[in-house]
Amino acid sequence: MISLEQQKNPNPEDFPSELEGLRMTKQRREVLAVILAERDHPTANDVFTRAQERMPTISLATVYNCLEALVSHSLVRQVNFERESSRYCPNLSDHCHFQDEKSGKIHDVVFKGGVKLEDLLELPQGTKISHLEISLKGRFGK
Amino acid sequence: MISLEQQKNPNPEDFPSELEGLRMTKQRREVLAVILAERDHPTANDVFTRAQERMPTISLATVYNCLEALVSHSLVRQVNFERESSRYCPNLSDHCHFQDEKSGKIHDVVFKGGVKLEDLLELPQGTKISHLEISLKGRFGK
DNA sequence: GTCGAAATTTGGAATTATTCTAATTCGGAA
DNA sequence: TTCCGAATTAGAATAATTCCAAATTTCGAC
Ligand SMILES: [Mn+2]
Ligand SMILES: [Mn+2]
Ligand SMILES: [Zn+2]
Ligand SMILES: [Zn+2]
Repeated sequence: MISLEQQKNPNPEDFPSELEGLRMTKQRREVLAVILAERDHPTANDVFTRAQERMPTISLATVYNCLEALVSHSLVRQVNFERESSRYCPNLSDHCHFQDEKSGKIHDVVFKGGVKLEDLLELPQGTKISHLEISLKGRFGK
Repeated sequence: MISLEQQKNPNPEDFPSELEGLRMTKQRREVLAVILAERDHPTANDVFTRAQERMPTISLATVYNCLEALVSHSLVRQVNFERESSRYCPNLSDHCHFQDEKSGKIHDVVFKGGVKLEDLLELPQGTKISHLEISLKGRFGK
């Protein structure tokens, strides 16, 4: 796994020309920079709006294309809550998501040291897990 | 939590006239019976098709209405995998879902005794979880 | 640098699961 | 039986996402 530092204003031009085997085009750089700039799990449309500020000609279809490329090359994670629109997360470390029902905001939740989820589940011998998603909703304690 | 026996051909007319505070109409009985009849996590459209066999006049809108009523009264669980259409599950006990990538079929996965997910997560003190969904994808071991 | 091929981007149309609307029907209480 | 609120219905609307075909960009070979 690679590590892209998260900074307030990542400069898209600082990304190498290829990441995880994915050619970094101008648009992909911009989309990635937008996602790295904040940890707020934006939707595709949020990303589109923010990308337009620096690249007014980018299209929504391209944002979807870029997101799918970045996700499939493990540069960004896709996050789903029930039937809401997908959100995108720059945190590549092992974590899951909590949505505060009051604000709607999504927060990263990390696992306590050393525990593997697979240890908790009665899975048939030899099962290979390729994808795992844990989503929580609730309220922060007062 | 109530316990509705799962049988090959549940008879909708055997359900009481009210369950968990929800008035059981003819259509709600039929939708519930369809879901109880198999443990295969049907989509709304699957439920619609099956319900039509015994009730040819039922509409898809009604199936959606019934599903939402049953889910909100905790008689049925709604199950989501990424952006796929929602599926419905009659198993009200604590479990999560595994989708076999080969067949697309969804299987219930139970938690090993005594472990609480919250024990694994670094959640802020006092957080109240109102909803939790764990979805796995992968292959069964050969 | 030029050329052609392949990849990417783009605007707009298409898709599709789900929700909404407004009219009709139903069902239980009085 | 009548009445009234709830439920059902058909069909239209919605909206996130995907698809399409044309235009543009990038890349490697020369
Ligand atoms: Mn995924
Ligand atoms: Mn739910
Ligand atoms: Zn995250
Ligand atoms: Zn289930």
